[in-house]
Amino acid sequence: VFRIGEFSQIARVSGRLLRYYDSIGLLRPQHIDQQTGYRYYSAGQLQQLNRILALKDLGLTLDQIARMLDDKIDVAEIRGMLALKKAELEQSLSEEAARLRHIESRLTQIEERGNLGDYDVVMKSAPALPFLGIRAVYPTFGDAVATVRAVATAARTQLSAGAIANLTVVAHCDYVDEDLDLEIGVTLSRAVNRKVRVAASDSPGGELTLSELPAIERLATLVRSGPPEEGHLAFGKLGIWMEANGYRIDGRCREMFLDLPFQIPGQDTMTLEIQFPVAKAA
Amino acid sequence: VFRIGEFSQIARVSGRLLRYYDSIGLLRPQHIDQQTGYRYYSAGQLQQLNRILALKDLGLTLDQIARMLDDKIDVAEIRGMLALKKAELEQSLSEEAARLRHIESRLTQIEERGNLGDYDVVMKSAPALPFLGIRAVYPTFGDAVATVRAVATAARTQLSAGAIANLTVVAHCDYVDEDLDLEIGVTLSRAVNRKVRVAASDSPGGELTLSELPAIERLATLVRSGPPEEGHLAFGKLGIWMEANGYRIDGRCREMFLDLPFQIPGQDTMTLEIQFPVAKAA
DNA sequence: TTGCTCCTCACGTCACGTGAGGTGGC
DNA sequence: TTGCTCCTCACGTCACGTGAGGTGGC
Repeated sequence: VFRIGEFSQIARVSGRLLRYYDSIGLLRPQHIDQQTGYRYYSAGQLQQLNRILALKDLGLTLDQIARMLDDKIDVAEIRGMLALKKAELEQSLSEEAARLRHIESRLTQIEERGNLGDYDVVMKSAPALPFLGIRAVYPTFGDAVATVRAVATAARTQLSAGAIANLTVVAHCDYVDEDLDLEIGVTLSRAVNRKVRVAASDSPGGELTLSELPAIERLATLVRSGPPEEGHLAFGKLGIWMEANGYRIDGRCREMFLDLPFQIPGQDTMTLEIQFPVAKAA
Repeated sequence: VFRIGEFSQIARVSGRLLRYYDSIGLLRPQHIDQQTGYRYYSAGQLQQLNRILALKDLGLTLDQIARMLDDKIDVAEIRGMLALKKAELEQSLSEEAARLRHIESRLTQIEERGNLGDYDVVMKSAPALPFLGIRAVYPTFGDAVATVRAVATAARTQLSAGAIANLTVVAHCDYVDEDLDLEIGVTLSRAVNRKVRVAASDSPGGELTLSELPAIERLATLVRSGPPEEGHLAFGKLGIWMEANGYRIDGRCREMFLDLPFQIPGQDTMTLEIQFPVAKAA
């Protein structure tokens, strides 16, 4: 029979750990002196402790271990807990591997460019949102920008400020230079019944119609600010990131303007979030 | 410019997180209303937040992130921090993989035997200890047991109780049935100068000599209790464990008796810890 | 006035490590 | 008597989540 100091030396654990396990009822000493409060452990308890340590080493919590050491537990439940833990481990292993790839791509980026870069790609999910927009094919990039400007103006003048969430452009085509098939409109914080008309001299005008922007689970996003024509830089960055981190594009790109653009005449700098639905590459 | 609620929706993070980052100075809102305490964030701050989230995703702590976002940091230090984190990740990846192997071997064990088993193997390290012992070749297993008994008696009668730590047997041969080359003695909690003599009729007697049991970094250990002749069961268990978990034997085995054995005549049950120095298998 | 959003505490988490301050045993 | 070992609080950890209780703005 050992005092806590000897026992902790034999077992190579701290006395604090033994007192803690006592306090939570995980490993009670064989005997406690009522006078002094001294804890006494038997040689056989080293086996109990070793079982605890072995299970802890598998990554189980002390609660789970206590459950597994309970006399009334049956084997099927033990097997179930281990199988669950195994699944968690496999999950976390693949996440760690992804993290490692991310960090490696950051490191090569630093080697090549000498800094952390201008933009950061972040994975998010997006909920479904009511969307008031208009879809059309725009001959040139400039035509599309003109309509963005017109929609921004229409939304600002014809909708109450509280109703608008964000000006958003949804691509229905790949990234091309002409004949762009786009949906341009605003997401709403709440549904509205007002009809909103867009007037524009040199681009398709008409009426915005209400639909829904679908929810998306896995979105690679990136925020950029600058003039409209610098968009391709950010797209390039996103492409590099996806390749380095094992994703592929899996849906239509969206651009969400965080500032309502073109509010100050002559200044066309804007901040927007580019969103790409992605899936794991094969 | 956004209130915390809108900003948190755009960024897909909780308001609490934003308040927390404000409180630790990691991401201060662009403006705080002195009257109401309301926090206001700019569109550009989404980029700062995204950088933070991207770095957090790499597994860096918020302290490290704050350091990396500091203006006064140079690129070499950033690279150093990432390289360090990369090394940590690789380390933890291999540990998780080991955990996964462990848990798989547990699961197959449950399939085969229907329970968690009798013994648990635990990895430890051992410090160097003063050792008072005698080395000899014993024709049979029984001869060795007789000397263990004699050494136990000699230690109990000729040494003060406080000086003895554990009765220990060190193997200098593989696990064989005859001509066992063993060192039998006691580890000491403090050095002693007394000469200790072993008297035994049917086994090598003589004088115990003082030496040092070397420290060992990686020890696979297992505690068993039972009669001496059941040792091979535990050895078999250890062998299976090592194979399943990717270790090989890397040194001489030791057995440490936790109870001084043979104290009660006729009862030869004992609790001992088997210790195998191991290394990762190739 | 009624919701809605925002605010500031403050506790809880998980498995102990690390003192602080005090007492029994040789 | 002097060390040594043991004891019981109690705070700190890390990055927030989750109420509690109260206030500004439309």
